[in-house]
Amino acid sequence: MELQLQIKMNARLYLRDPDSSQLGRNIIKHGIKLIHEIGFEDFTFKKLAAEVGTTEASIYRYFENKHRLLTYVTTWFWTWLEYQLIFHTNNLRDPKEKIDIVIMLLTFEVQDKFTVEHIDKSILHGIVICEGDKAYLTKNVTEDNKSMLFKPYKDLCHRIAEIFLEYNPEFAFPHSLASTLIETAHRQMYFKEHLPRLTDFGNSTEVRPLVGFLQHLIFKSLDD
Amino acid sequence: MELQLQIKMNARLYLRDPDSSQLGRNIIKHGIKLIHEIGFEDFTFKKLAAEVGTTEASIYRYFENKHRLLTYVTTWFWTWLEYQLIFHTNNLRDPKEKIDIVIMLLTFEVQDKFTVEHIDKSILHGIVICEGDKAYLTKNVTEDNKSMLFKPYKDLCHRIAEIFLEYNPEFAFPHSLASTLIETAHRQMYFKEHLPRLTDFGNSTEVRPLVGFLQHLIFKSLDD
DNA sequence: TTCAAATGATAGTAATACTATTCTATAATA
DNA sequence: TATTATAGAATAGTATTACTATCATTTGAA
Repeated sequence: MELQLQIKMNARLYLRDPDSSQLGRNIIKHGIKLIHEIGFEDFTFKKLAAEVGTTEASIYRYFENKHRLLTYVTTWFWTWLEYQLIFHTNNLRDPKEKIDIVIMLLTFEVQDKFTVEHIDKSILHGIVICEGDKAYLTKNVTEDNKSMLFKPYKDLCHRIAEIFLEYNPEFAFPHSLASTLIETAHRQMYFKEHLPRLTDFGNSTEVRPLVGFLQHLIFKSLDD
Repeated sequence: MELQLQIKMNARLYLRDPDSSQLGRNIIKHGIKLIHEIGFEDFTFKKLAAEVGTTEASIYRYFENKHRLLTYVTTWFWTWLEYQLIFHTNNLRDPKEKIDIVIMLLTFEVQDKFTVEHIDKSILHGIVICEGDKAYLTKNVTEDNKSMLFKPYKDLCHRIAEIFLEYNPEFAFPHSLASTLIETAHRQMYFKEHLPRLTDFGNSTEVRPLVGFLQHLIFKSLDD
């Protein structure tokens, strides 16, 4: 089973809705691809225009600048991840099982139930790991936050926090543990790939040890 | 008591050793100040030259580019933190106490024992929190890592990992837990300040709740 | 004193990060 | 069908960034 999915994004993320035209969808599609290939620092709208087969000026009609495009795609990812979480925990009672689902989702070990033709989610996941933090690690955080640009991230975090509270209603740090889980999952994957001495996962391609570490971290913390 | 401190840095971090001249030390001093004020994205060598009262070209004689300068100052910070850790745990037997010291150091709750006249460590700490990850979140990680630019970070991580093993010799993820602790301490401080809904610390200026969270996280994880 | 190295002063280039204008195709509407 | 609004293409242009190069001047070590 596959569900067609269209995610409605905060209008402040763009000047013109990229989901409303073929060009817009191409900008997203090739944008994700190009950021992944050359990294966010070397990524420019001029290079993207060449990939898409359009002009720089046309891309600027969709996004104010490349940072907004990055925020758009990472935010899209968080929204999609929350959908996945809702879907996969829908019929579950046991909060332990739900937490396991969260960890599997964050380590990308779950079969995707939603299809979006122009977005390659596994490449997007790579971007979130390598570049995602740059969306909020800027001098514009406060302003962007006021424009609700990070709401999907916070919503996801809050949903995970609520699952933690289901598991242990006395737990004092549900949101911090949730944001720590999300960040740690991604950072440890990055370290495993690029700075493996900062982990204990060797250089196998297995994600199993990471899953083990995250489960240990979360359940030990919650089991008061 | 205060100890004069001079940290010898990896020569690949610079073109000319900034510690060897007044101009070099000024570049570091005002560089830290300026990155903190305007953020790494808006920071340029031209602006820095104006602050220092020198020319762009002179700064380029010390550092290849602004990213190298960022790596220099963050790496300096990791080295300094490891010195602090060695100093403050020197006479301790109990690994639990050592871990508490690690957490206090990461949350900047420890009196500094080393003096470096041209480096404001509390501003530098701010940079490490906001911009530090950008030093390794680039397409050059692998190459920079081969040049040993991240060795001080890894050394610190390894030292913390060894303390964890003292505390619990059976523990399976000492390095991952150490890197998670370092990253989490900084990220939660950032969230507390800019995206407080991702934490449970309210908006007080207290670091106490963060210390509590980190202690909980680490000791629960280590107490098998 | 001399001589090498560090710095200053100045200039210049290619790329980046945009903005503006004009034209054309096309899709909606009257 | 004619009208008109809009998206996008084509082109040009500007200020800033991220450098590199050259040459003159200062200064500190031998």
